[in-house]
Amino acid sequence: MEEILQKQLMHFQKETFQRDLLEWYRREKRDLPWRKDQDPYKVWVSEIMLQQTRVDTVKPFFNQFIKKFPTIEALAEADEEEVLKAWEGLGYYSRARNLHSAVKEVKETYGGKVPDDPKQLEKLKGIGPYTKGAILSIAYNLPEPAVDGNVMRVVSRILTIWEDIAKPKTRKIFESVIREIISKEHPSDFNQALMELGALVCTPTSPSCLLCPVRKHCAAYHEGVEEELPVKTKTKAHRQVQIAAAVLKKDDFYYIHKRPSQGLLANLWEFPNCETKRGNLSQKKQLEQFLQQEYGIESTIGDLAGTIQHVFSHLTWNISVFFGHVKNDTEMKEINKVTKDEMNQYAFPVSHQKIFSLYQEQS
DNA sequence: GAGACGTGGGT
DNA sequence: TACCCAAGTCT
Repeated sequence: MEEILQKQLMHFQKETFQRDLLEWYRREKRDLPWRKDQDPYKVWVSEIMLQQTRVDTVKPFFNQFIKKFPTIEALAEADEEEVLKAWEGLGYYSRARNLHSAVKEVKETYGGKVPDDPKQLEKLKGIGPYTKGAILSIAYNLPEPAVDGNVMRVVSRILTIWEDIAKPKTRKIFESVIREIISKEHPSDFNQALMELGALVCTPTSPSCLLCPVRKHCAAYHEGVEEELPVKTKTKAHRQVQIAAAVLKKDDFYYIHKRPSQGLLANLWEFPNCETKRGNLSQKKQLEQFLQQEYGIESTIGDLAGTIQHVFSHLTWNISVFFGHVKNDTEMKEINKVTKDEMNQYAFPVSHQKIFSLYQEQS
C-alpha cells in the first residue's frame, strides 16, 4: 500500500468509525428480499443480480427467481432455457449462464453446499473478487473485503484516495484498506453498511454529507472535495450499427433464431435480422437477400414498419423493422417456427420484445 | 489491460 | 438530448 495511505490509516479512528457506521446501518438499512436470512445460495443469487444493476430493478427478478428455483438443487436441475427466461430483461445474460453452471458445479463437487473457502469460491464461474468477498462476509460472516463501486467511492472520499477507480489494479488498494478497517466482530454488517451508505448517502453526485453518520471521519468532507472524488477516467464513445429485422409469419407460425452461444446476448432468441450497409441496395433488399442466403427463406418483405433503438454499454443498434410473409421455407435452416403462445417460453432481448409489440400494434 | 457485456433511471 | 451511472466478470 502507498506510504501516505499507511500514515493516514495510523491516525484513523477505526473503532469509532466502525461504531458510527454500524449504528447507522442497523437503524437505517433497507428491508430487502435477500436480507430475510443468510442462506448462502440466496446471498449468491442476489450478489450476481446486483452486479452493475440497481436494487429496485433486481427486487422483482430476485423474488421470482427464488420462487422458481428455491435451492441449489432446483437451479442445478433446471434447463438453461428456463434459467435464461427467468433472467429475461435483467441484462448481462452471461451472469445467468455462469451462475447456472457454477451451481451445478457446487452440487457435484461440494455436495450442494456453497464453499466458505476463498480459493474454492473464486474458481466458480461468474464469481470474481467482489462476489467472493460478498459471499464470505455476508453469508459466512468472515472478515473479507467486498470492494464494489460503492465501497471505492465511499472509501476514496473518507481517506481522499486519488487513484483512478476505472483502472483494474486500483481495486487492490481498496481491498488493503478494508482489511485494515473492517470490523472483525461484524464483517457482514460492516461491508453491507459501506455499500448501503454509498447507495443512500454517499452518492456519486451531490452526496448528503449533512446526513452522513461518518462525516466526522471523512477527509474529503473536511477538505470540501467530496464532489471531486472518486477519480474516474472517461470511457470512449461507442459505435453505431444499422440493423434490419423481420417479423415473418406464415399461417400461425413466427420465425425466430437462436443467437450464438458466445458474445452479445448469447443464447437468446431474436427475429431474423442483419447488419445493413449504406449503398445502392435498400435495407429491404439487403434483408431479403440475407434471409435467402443465411436461412434459406424466400420471403416478401413489406415497407418499413418502424424503428427501434437498442443502446448497449459499448454500441447502439438502430433497428429498422419490417414485416413479411414467407413464400417458401423448404430449404430453411437455423430457424425455429413457433406460435405466438410458444414464444413465451423463449428469452428475447428487450429490443426484440419491442419489435414484437410493434408488430402486434400494427396488425 | 482494454474492451465486451444489458438495461433502465437520473440529471 | 446525451451523457453517466449501478452491489463486476470474463477474455
